[in-house]
Amino acid sequence: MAKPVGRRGETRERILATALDLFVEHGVHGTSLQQIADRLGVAKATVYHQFATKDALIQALVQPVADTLGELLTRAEAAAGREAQVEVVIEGLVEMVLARRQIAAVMHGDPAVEAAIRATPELAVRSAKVKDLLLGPDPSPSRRVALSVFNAGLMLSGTDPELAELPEEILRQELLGTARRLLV
Amino acid sequence: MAKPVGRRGETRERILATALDLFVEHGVHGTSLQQIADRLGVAKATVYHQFATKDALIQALVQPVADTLGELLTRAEAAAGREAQVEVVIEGLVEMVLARRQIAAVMHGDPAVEAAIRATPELAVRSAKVKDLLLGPDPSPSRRVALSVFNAGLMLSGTDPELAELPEEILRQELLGTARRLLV
DNA sequence: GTCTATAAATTGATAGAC
DNA sequence: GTCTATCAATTTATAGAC
Repeated sequence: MAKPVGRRGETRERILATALDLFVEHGVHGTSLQQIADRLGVAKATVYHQFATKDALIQALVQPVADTLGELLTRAEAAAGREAQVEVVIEGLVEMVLARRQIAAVMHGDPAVEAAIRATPELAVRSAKVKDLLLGPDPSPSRRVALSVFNAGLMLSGTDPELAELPEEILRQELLGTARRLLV
Repeated sequence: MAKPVGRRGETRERILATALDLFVEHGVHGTSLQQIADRLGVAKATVYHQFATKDALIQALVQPVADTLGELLTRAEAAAGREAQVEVVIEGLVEMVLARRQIAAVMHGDPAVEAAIRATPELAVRSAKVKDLLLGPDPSPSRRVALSVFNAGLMLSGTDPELAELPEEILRQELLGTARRLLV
């Protein structure tokens, strides 16, 4: 414990943040590790020192979402009655998108990230559980479509330039309102 | 007019269809012209014989959407009153997504296609007009958010595996219903 | 931990034979 | 109109000096 920990993982975090910016702009396949290194002002080998492969970098990006979904499901399962559970999930998802707008966007839109998710059973399973919980037992076509539209819309709304100027609190309330109009 | 026209542009159409399949699966940047040629069983140079560049191929894919939006706007502008105009646009968009599910999906989710759209003023302008028409004059934050969610959700719903088994007519009615719940 | 240099494969794109 | 062969550039990834 002799070393100062103030900078522990600082480079790692900067790489993740820069990579995420570029992934949102150009997609994962459209972003090379060279571009990430260039924007950060380091050598490509420095990026590889922190992440063994490009896939490992993507995995590191989606990990927090897996954690968040895990906590969310724990809270939902503790809630009494399906109505309360749905409410917990909706609020948790909106909160997650607000806190991690860019990750949410690439997670839903980028085929490379979707492949990484399929390769992360933890995340894939939790996503499926969240969807099933919102879908409910024996869902009607109406609810299936509403959930599909809401899910995609929610995940991408956080990075929609049209909404960039809205204060976070307004966006939160309106996303919750939209969710309830569609899912409650 | 001596030549039979039965096969006119047949190869071209097959290339476009195969490319679109792959773009949906792996994204545009994640799909090489070699992969397209391989799946089609032709040489890469054959693809280049039909499309000078990868960009030209993308342009050819989004062109029908630009046409559809053009017709849509003409019909909307002919409608009397804003309410009727909104109705025309909603119905037209739903119809477009149903008819061109894959194109709609890559158009909204893929950064490479979005770049191509920005480079096609015709399409960019029409998309903006459609959005503005749905947004209406002096839109509230509530409507901004609802439109953002609906727009992303609609464009991606056509390729959502969760909805793959729904008959087209059911999907049409439910998408229209979702649109009206959010935008009317 | 960061760098330079490099390897091996793949990319978009072109030339030219048939 | 389709092919083989090839190009220059770029990709992911590694080796090894400092």
